[in-house]
Amino acid sequence: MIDLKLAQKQSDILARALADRHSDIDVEEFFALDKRRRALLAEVEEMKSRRNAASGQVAALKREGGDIAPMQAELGVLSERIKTLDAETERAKSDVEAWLMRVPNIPDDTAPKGRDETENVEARRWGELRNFDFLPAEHGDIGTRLGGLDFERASRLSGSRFVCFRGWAARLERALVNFFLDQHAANGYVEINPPFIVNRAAMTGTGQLPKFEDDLFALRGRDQFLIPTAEVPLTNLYAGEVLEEESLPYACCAATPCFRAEAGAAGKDTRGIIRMHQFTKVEMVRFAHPDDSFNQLEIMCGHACRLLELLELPHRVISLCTGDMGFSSAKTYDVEVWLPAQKIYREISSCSNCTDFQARRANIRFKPRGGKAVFLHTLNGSGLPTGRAIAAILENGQQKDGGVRLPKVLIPYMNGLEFIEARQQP
RNA sequence: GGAGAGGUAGCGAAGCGGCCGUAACGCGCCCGACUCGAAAUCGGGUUACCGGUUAGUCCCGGUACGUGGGUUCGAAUCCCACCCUCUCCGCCA
Repeated sequence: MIDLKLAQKQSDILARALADRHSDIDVEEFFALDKRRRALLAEVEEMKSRRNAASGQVAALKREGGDIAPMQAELGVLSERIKTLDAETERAKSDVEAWLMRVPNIPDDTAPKGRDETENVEARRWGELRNFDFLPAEHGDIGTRLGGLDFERASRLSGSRFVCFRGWAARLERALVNFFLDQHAANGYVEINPPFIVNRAAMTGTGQLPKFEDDLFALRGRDQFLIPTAEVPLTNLYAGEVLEEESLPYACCAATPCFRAEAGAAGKDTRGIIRMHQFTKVEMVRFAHPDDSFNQLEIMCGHACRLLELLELPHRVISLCTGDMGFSSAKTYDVEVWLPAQKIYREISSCSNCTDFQARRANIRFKPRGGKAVFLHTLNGSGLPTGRAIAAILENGQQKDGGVRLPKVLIPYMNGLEFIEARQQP
């Protein structure tokens, strides 16, 4: 949520931000709603002030044994009017609130301006693209042929967009999780194992709700949801709290399953394991001082890229333009890994600085030395999802004979296994 | 799932229809006195948010006792629902 005061007093900034995002939200609508709210508030507060004063007089009168009946009758009428007006004020207040909740975060000045993904800006590239002397296969085919990926049985079990990892592939996923977590631990992230089911307040805190309820799996009969990313439990872990300034920057990470309904993605990425209803991801979350958060974004994005370097996977970093950024983000880097079969760079990590947008919703603050508590800045980034990492490893490491060479850094995590042999049985 | 207890300032806790929410009392924290300095002691201070106003963190008003409703002229206090915590029982990895 953006700052109410910013909307009131610096509406030019807000209007420009909405224009940059190519949003159709109208700032004029806010002024009308907020004006009405303030007018009603002033009126009802004045009436309450009268009631409070009169109430004291009733108490005094009663103590002295006087007749309070006439005042009672008069105040009864006033109280009725207050009740009505109060309800109306409450509605006006939630109208303003609802408007603010629909507004996306203000993009940072360093985020490139643009309408959609075609206007994103490449920041840097890493790695040599391998020359294949054969036609590289798609990861879904490789994984299926080698017995590691079982789409058929998984869909029989659960439906489309589910996969079952088997044998070496299951082991590879576990290896990646451990490798990622070990790297993060070395970089100072606290490892967390959070709940995978969270309530509505948590989903609202990070911005999934109220706008994107269709994208979530909801539990029947309960106001709880399966997490679409560990960003939700990790960021909301400190909801409502005031942290010490010394504890910033704070960094934590978690490996969790992620559940996404993928509504509106019908027919998109139907081959392979790029877009599943359930996947495993290691997520990085950082809490930062407002003066330091964009620096922290560079650091965190660097951590994501470093993982790909260690996995010997060519990739590039894209700075998302204002029209393509997520709802809660002020600046986002997407890291894209090279998939040689389709000959495209494919998103494997998204690192965002959400500034105080989530902190305000989730009420996460820190106390500067001798000052009042203020909202801190939250950041999150994938580091990394195992499914897309496996896809990249299979496609980039595939051999002419149909086997796959694994990245060196994973060998200890694979119990010494260097190759997945073409004829290997899982 | 059943029974009981509870949720009030940073923490502990009192209040159980108006004289108590700028919230008793204790701890903590801040300032001061004493001291070479410190401890101990003594004195004073210490909630947040919203609206109006302003040069202003001053002032005026409002709101908040887990959350949401209700009763009442008036609710922390009475009633209802829900959430959470603790204890015991049941069940269970």
